[in-house]
Amino acid sequence: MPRAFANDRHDSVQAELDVRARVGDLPIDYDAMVAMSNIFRVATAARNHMERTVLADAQLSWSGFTALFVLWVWGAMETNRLAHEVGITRASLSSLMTTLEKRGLCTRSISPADGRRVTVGPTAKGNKLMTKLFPKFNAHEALLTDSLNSTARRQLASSLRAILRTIEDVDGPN
Amino acid sequence: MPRAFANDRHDSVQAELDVRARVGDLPIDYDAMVAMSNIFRVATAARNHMERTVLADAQLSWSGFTALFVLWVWGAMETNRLAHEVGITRASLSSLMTTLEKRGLCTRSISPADGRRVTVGPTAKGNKLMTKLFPKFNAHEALLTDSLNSTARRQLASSLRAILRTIEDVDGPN
DNA sequence: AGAAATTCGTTCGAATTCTAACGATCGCGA
DNA sequence: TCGCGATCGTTAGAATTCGAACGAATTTCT
Repeated sequence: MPRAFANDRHDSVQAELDVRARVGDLPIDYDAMVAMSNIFRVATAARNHMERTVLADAQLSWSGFTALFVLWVWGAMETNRLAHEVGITRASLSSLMTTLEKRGLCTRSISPADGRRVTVGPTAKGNKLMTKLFPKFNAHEALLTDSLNSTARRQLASSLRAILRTIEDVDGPN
Repeated sequence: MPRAFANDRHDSVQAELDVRARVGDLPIDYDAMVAMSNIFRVATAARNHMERTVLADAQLSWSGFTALFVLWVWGAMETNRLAHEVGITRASLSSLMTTLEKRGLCTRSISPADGRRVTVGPTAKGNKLMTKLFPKFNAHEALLTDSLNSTARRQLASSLRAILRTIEDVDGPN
């Protein structure tokens, strides 16, 4: 067994014991706690890392990068769907779009079929930026997952997808 | 093989193909991409879920809850370490502490040994709030990881810990 | 057909977070 | 001992995000 795994178990068990000492008799699901809190910790640390190493140079916020990436890969779509993909509210996307539009990275256009709907699309400049930026971003993704072999990475992704499906089930189509 | 896993593979492969179509000849690590992007997606969705279902009632921001939880479990500590645990900058923690202090949930005290350092601790009220709030939070953690068995949850946590160690290695003691 | 309810994107004000800069304090070397 | 650089928490200003409320457009119900 690699040393890393031993340390790993030590950290998790220690945290669990510390929480147990605090919680007392209340019923707590410790496996769920450790799994979820590690998701939050990794996501926060990785996002901070990406913002400082890759996104700062391009003057892009995290949401700005995410939105541009989604539009780059899947093309134009309605704001409602884009907001869901990015993980922000419609209100936040509205001001984000204003910012990106000012920089000439994407465009807004009202749907002919439904006057309430707005379709958002990337500009050539936006797509060009992502073509340059995403390989850098991905290089850091590879760096951060360096300690995991290919099987472990796929297993990780699979478990996360299962959680994601549960969340979207629970929260519904909102 | 459960149906969920088939869907899972379909989604991942589809996303990979879509990105491949965009990226062209550039060398991209797709396993790393899928693993990391799923971490970000799950963390964002789960955080939004927690903020709306558990934290909104308690009038606590995500960082406020995290800080209070850390102080609840591990007790008083210096602001520098707490900021690192929460994943925000010292400046952000400073204003967060002002907010929590106003609500009587934690306290600040200057270290006698070093006049620059400030130690932050939870109040009885802060600890009481967490004693009531964390079981609710954990119930939702259990709900969201419901589709994973105990082994999968531990394996997930272990892989995430490995990534976390790499990030802290790469980013250094900053 | 026409009124009522719903849905859409946007605006507004508040809260949170960041970077940069600041004064205060400490540790170290001349 | 006395500066000098380093480090600490805080402050100031800008950017991002959210919930609530709004007008416009569409759908639903009678």
